[in-house]
Order: sequence, then C-alpha cells, then structure tokens
Amino acid sequence: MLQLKDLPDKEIIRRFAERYPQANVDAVLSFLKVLQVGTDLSLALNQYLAEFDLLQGRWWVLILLMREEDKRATPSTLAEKAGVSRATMTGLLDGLLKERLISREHALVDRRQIEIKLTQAGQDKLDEVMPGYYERVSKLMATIDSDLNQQMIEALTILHNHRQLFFN
Amino acid sequence: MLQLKDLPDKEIIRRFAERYPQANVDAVLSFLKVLQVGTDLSLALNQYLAEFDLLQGRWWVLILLMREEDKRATPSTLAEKAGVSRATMTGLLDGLLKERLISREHALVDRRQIEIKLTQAGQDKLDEVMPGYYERVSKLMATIDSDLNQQMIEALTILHNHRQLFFN
DNA sequence: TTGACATAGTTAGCCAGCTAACTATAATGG
DNA sequence: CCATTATAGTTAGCTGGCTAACTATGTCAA
Repeated sequence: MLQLKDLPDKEIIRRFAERYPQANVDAVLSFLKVLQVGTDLSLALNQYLAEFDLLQGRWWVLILLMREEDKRATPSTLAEKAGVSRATMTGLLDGLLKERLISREHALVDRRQIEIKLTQAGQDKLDEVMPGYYERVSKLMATIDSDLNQQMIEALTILHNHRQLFFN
Repeated sequence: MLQLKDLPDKEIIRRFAERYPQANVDAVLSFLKVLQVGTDLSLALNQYLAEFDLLQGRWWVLILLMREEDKRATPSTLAEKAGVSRATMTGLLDGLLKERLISREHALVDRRQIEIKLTQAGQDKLDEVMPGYYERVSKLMATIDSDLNQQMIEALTILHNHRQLFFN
C-alpha cells in the first residue's frame, strides 16, 4: 500500500478533470485521504508492534485467540476472521509457534483440523503489547472531538458497505 | 495490511478493557474502522487497476509523471512523492519500462541522475484507466452526503497530522 | 586540490502477502 | 457402500514491499 505523501491539491485535480471530465474534485480528495490515513495508521501500528517482534498479522492472530472463551481456534476460522488466505495463516502460525506464543494440537472430532491455542507466553506477550497500544490509540483519537468521531465512523461505515461499487 | 473482516464489537472491547484499563472503547472502534476501510478501498483499487496490468505503485508513478509540466521527473523525487524507498522505485520503473510506458535518459546537468519521461504509450494507458477510476470514485463517494464528507475529511486530516503520537 | 561527506541509483537478499496444486479426511447421494 | 464432492491444512513458487551495501558522481572546506 502506498503512503501517498504527495496528495494532489484541488488545482491539480482540476487540471486532470479537463482531460477526464468524469473526475469529481471533492470525491477524489476524500477517497485519497481515506487511503492515505489508512496507510499512515497501518505503518504507525506496525512500527509500534515491531518493538515487540510482532507485525499486524501475527498480533491480530493473538488477539483473535484471546477473544475466544477457551483461547482456541482452528487455522481456517482464524484466516477467515483476519481476512488472509489459509496459506498465509499457515505462515503466520509457523512464526508464532517458533516463539512458542501458540501451540498446535490435532483436533479430536475432525482429524483434518488443527487446534491452535494461545499459550501463557502468548498471553504474556499480549499483556506487554496491549497497554501501550491502547494508550496510543486513546491519545491519537482524543485529538478528534466526540461528535466528529461519530460522524467519521458513520461515513466510513457507509463507504465500507458500498465498497463493491468499485467492482462493476 | 490486514483486511480485518471481523472487527470487535463493543462487548468484546469491553471485555478486553477489564484486563487492559487503558482501552477506550470508542477510540479503538474508530481506529480499527479507519484501518479497515483504508484496506477495503486499497484492495478495491488494486482490483480495478489489475484489469489494466497495473497496481497502485506503478499507476501512481504514471500519475505523478503526468502532473509534471514536461512529463519528466527523477527516480528520487518520484520515490519521495510516492512514499516508497528508492530501491522500490527502481523496481517499479523497471516494470514500467518493460511495457514502454516510460523512458529513461541520463540527465545532462547531473550525471548521477536519470530522467524518467512518460511516453505516449504511458499517456494512452492513463487515458484508458482514469475515466473508469474517476467514475468509480464518484459513484462510491456519492453515497455520503456532502456535509458528512467534509466532516470525514476534517477528522482524517486531524488524524494524519497527529499520527506521530503513535511513536512515543 | 584533495579528502571527507553527501546524493543518485542499483543490486542482493529478506519478508509477508498471494494463487495453484497437493494430501488427507469427511460428508453425501445414488 | 462407495464414488463424488467438499473441506482443512500445507507446500511451492510468485510478487512487491523493505534495508543494507555498493558504485558513481557531486560538493565543500582545509
């Protein structure tokens, strides 16, 4: 994902709109802004997680496991919830296993399945990472007042729900 | 970047907040929403560009070149504006050169520099891609009313400007 | 003028995504 | 009951990011 350090200003978009009359200046600006800020925050998050030898993928797996009552899940459901392929999940779990943050066991009911479980070391890792993560998120989001925040969420939710408009 | 198909609901975050009192439910929800929608739109854009054998990186280089009066730039400035390393830019330019969408010439003034120029084929490619891109962006953004759009941009701009709050 | 430092671009090698192809196991319907 | 189809997980090989190390050229100050 690009960082888009140099977003076009209205003037540049207007120049493009002369050649491409389909261009709507405000629409393009907001679209690019969403992409830009998404990348910003994603990079910032990765940078924080890297201090703990984690990246978004492996960190999110730990969180998904911690959400479960019994701290267990199968690779397939984890892949589905994280939005990555099962192949990628295999790789993420390999990494987590190497650091003993999770364990792998054959499931009893269905012998095709593997049960992934958050280990104590995995829980300890989260206990290290999460407080600083929540602090940073709180500090960052406190720069927007509560009403504006609600409106932003509303707008983003609408975009999320209509994202398939891009695929026609 | 993760797709975060399964965002936590307020109940889950509240459970986490019992263990991690730093957690602010609304802050976490907005933060993740920005990440999620950024990824959504990025994936959707890539999917559209892939129809034209482009991806965000190479597409953005073509746009940056088209913005220039003389359709020229050096790899360094392109890397800076696109927010990628110079090494990555070398790779992107290699790809574009192979399809003859740009040309490379040694600069006259400074013999370390290379001048990259948008070719006619490159301009033709943009003329193919951009109308559909602008149409899709317009259609998508039209789902948010204008006031809400302004508020979203305002909020995102504040977040962008404070992103370094994540690095302490 | 020349030694030290800075800058432009490339190369090599790493990493985390992906798809496609594979094995093993389970479910199902004729 | 067994042939077909579906599902779980892994492997191999591709891609586009990255950093670090390198070459070539330029700049500047003693």
